[in-house]
Amino acid sequence: MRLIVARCSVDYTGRLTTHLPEAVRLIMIKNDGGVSIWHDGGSSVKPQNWMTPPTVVEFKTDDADTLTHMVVRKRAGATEDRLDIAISEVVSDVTHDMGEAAALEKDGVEAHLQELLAEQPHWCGEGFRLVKREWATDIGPVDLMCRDEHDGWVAVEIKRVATIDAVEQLTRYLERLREDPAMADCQGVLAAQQIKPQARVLAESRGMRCVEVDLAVLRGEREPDLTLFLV
Amino acid sequence: MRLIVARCSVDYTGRLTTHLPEAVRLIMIKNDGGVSIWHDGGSSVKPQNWMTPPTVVEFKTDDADTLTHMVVRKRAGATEDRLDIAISEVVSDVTHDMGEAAALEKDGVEAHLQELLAEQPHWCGEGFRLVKREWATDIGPVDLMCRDEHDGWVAVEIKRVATIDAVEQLTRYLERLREDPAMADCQGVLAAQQIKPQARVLAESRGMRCVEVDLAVLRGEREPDLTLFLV
DNA sequence: ACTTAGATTTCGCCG
DNA sequence: CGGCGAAGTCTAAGT
Repeated sequence: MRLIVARCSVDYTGRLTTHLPEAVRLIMIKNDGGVSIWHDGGSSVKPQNWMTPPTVVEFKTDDADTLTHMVVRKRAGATEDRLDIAISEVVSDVTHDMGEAAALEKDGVEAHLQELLAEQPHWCGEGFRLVKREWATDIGPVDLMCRDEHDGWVAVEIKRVATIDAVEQLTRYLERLREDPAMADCQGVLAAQQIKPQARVLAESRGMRCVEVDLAVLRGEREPDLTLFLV
Repeated sequence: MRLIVARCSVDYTGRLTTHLPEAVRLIMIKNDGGVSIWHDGGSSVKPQNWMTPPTVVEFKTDDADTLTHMVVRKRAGATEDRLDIAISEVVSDVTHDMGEAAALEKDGVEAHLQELLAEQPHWCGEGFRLVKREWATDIGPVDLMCRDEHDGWVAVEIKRVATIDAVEQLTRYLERLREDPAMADCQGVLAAQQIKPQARVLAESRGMRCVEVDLAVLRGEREPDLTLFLV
C-alpha cells in the first residue's frame, strides 16, 4: 500500500463529473490498483474521490523526479472513468507491505437473525413451527415458511431494519403464494430488529403482523421483558 | 490526520460483532475522532472496521511508551459501540495537518436530471407541461407533476437507473394520487437514463410509460437520434 | 456476465 | 432528531 500526502486538486469524470479544489490530502493506493483520496474533514468512512479496481495508474514526474500528476483510468463499458490528480507539493510518500489479507469475521447480520428465528420460530408467532427456510418461489425465496397453531401457512420476511421496501417484498411473495389454492389464506409476518413506523403502518394496513425481535433474547443472553406479565 | 501502520487485531461490538485476526494494517484517525482501519486487500472504498464521530479515542502505551492498545468508544443510544485495537508492532506513526476542508463539487446526479426534465418536460411525453416539481403527497414527493396534451395529469418518477423499486414507488404515488377524484385517471411515467428490463416489463404491465433519456441530449450537447425520421 | 438483495450501508434533505 | 430516498453506492451470492 502506497500512502502519499500531497497538496493536490482532483477532477473525476465518469458516471458524473466532480472537482476538488487544491488542498493537502491523503492518496491511498492499493496493490490491486484501487485508489482513494482523503481529507481530514468530512466523512470518516467515504473518500472524497476514489476508483475501484481494475484500474491503470499512471505517475508523472518533472525533471527533478518529483511527482506532479497522477492519472487513474478504468474502462467502464463504451466510455472511460478517469481520475486526474494534479500535485503541487508532495508532503510524504511511503509504501508499506501489509502481507496477506485477513478476512473480517462477522456475527449478527441478517443471515444470523434468520438462523436464530429458524431455530426458535415461536418468536415470530405463538405456536409457529418451521416448515422450511428459503422457501423458493419464482420471484425469490421466502425467508421462513411456517405453520401457525391452527396449521395455517405463514410466510415470514426477516430484516435487520424493516422499511417500506420489506413490506412490498412480502406483499409480492404473498400475492404469488396465494395463487396456489392450498395457500390461499397464507398469512404474512414481518420480523426485524427494528421496524420503521411507516413500514409498520403499511404492513398492518395490508393485514401482516409485525414482530420486533431482540438479538440478545434470541441468543438466550437476556431474558425477554417480563413487565407485561408481572403487572 | 494521524496515520498509524501497525500489526494489530481488531474487535468491534455494536450493531453487530466482528473480529479481525492479526495483520499489518493502516489506522486512519481524523481530527474529528473518526477512525477507519484498512488493509491492502479487499475493498478500496470501505474500511475493514471503522467508527464515525463523535467518538472518544483512548491510547494505551507500555513502559517503553510504545503504543499497545487503542479503544474507540461511541455512545449509541442505551448501549455503547466499541472498537478494540490490540497492537503488537508499530511500523509507522505520523501526523499530518491538512488544513481546512475543501468540499466536493458534483454534477450529473439525479437532482440534475430532474432540473433538466423540469425545464424540458416534453422529453417525458408529447406535449407535456410542468405543473410542479416535488409535488407533495403524504407518502413522499412526486418528482414531476405534469399535464399531457389532453390536459390529463401525469406523475413522473425520475431515476438515474430505474429498477423494480422505482416502479413500486411510482405505483404507491399513483395509488395515493388517484384517491383524489380530480386525479382519478392520473397517468404514470418512469423517466431514467437507464431502465432495467425487469423494471420496464413491470411498469408496462401496470400501464406506466417508460422513457429513457440521454443527459447529453437534455443538455443540448448532442442531437437526438434522428434515424427514425430519416427512414 | 448479469441480476438481486444486504449493508455497522453512508449521506443529505426535510419535517 | 427521525424518517425517507439517493448513492460514482459497494459487495457477495445466485443464476
